[in-house]
Amino acid sequence: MCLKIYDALRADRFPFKPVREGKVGMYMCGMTVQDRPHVGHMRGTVVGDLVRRVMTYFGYDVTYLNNFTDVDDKIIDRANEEGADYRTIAQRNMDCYMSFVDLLGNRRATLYPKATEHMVEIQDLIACLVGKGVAYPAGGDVYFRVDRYPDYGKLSKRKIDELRSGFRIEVGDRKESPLDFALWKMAKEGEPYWDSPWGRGRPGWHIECSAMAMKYLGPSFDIHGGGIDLIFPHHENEIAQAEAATGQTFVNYWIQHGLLLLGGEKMSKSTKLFFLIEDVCQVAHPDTVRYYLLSTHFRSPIEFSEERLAEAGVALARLQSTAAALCAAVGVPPRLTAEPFPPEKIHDLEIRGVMEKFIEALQDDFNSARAIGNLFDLSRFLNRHLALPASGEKEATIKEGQMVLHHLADLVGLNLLPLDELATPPDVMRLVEDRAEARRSKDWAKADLLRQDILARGFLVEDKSGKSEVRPCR
RNA sequence: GGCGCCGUAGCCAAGUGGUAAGGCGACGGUCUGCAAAACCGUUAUUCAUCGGUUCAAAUCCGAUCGGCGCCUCCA
Repeated sequence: MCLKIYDALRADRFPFKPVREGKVGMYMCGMTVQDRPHVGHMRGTVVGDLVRRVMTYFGYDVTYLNNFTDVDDKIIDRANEEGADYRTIAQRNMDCYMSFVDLLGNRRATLYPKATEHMVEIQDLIACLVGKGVAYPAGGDVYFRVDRYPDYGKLSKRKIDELRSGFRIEVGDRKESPLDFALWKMAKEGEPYWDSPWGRGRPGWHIECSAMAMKYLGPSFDIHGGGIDLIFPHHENEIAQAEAATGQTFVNYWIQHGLLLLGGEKMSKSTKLFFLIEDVCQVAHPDTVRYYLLSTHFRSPIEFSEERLAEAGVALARLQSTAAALCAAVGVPPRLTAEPFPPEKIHDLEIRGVMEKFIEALQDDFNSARAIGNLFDLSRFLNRHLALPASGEKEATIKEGQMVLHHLADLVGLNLLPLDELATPPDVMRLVEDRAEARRSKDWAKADLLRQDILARGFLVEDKSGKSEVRPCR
């Protein structure tokens, strides 16, 4: 079986064929940094990371870009509200975003290009479009002439004529046609600006993505992602800008991810219906948030709720608990190597079966939900083995299973080893010791009271054969 | 109105032609001083509804009902 990806433009699944043998160029539309990231933004991040990890696993040399739009009307508005420089706002939010990229277990992208650092490329692209007559300056602005690009609407499945009927001509608009969109916007008094052949101004919203993607990935590259709400107009306009300039196919696979919903409605900044990722991470461990985001196929919408999040936490804990038991039995697993190993090398057929199914799921349009389901089968299999009487064979199977479990979890960026486990505080340790003493003297009432105390401090005592174990409860 | 997506168990969620993964919850059992964790078992004769195609449909086609997204703020 080969890697198949659903391409929104062709509206079907196709075997993946890279533009350049052995290499993958991918671009994920990041956020406009007028505010701190919410869960929806992080879904894009996690999806991008998933795709990148899977492509890397299959041996591709991946160049992965996740951009920041760091100058736009909303950022400027925000800066004015706060009486701060727009750069201060942008930087603050970018820093915040990056801290959650790390916290949620994402590998860093190859590059996080910013619009403000690519004014040359942006202006070159605009100049090219103006030169071809596909764009025109108008009173300090520059617009894309949609009528001159016949393929307009091919991604969002819209017809230019139908679009036109739905548009109103705004008063004072400098556009020739209401469908035309801005490539360059003239700076108003007090706004940040860059000098350009068309006067002082800043880029329109869509142009920076076309310019930056093409700068680093070439005129034609493999994968472009973003929220499904970006299909129109953002991605549609990106295609128009890029293809009108180069005459080449801009992107081969368009992968838009589903949105987070809140009470059945889109989580969005404009409606004030959203949860900041920093708030979510207050009520759920970042590992849980990642698990939650990966446990639904990336193209489906996800209803966000604390209940769902809590369920995800319990499910993940099941996997972590197996990982911990494995550690206790055969020690910490060997460090993961970058070199993937083929399932054929796995001796135990059941473990091998899990691995094959897991990988198959990821090959099938990055189906992390289906892949993760297999982890529970492996978990049950290993828990069962753990209870078996000691033998060389048992140990070998367990070690193999442990390696596979961590290997597969890592493939989707899930860490099952609580390496940063909180040290149990001294006061809790004292209670645990008191309780052990009470249990030795069979004072069960006292032991149960102490367990309550310990629980009240956020720790769970479990009596295993011989000794009691403490762990923080999540 | 146009375009696109979706409707699977109490809840969440895979499955896009070969006879319903997985998780949460619930119930029963094993283990335990009791718990917890773990393990074993039960929990959808059926996939919004109605028709059609097919040897075979949750999967394909049509209609209906319901939900969501986009139609220049959007991840």
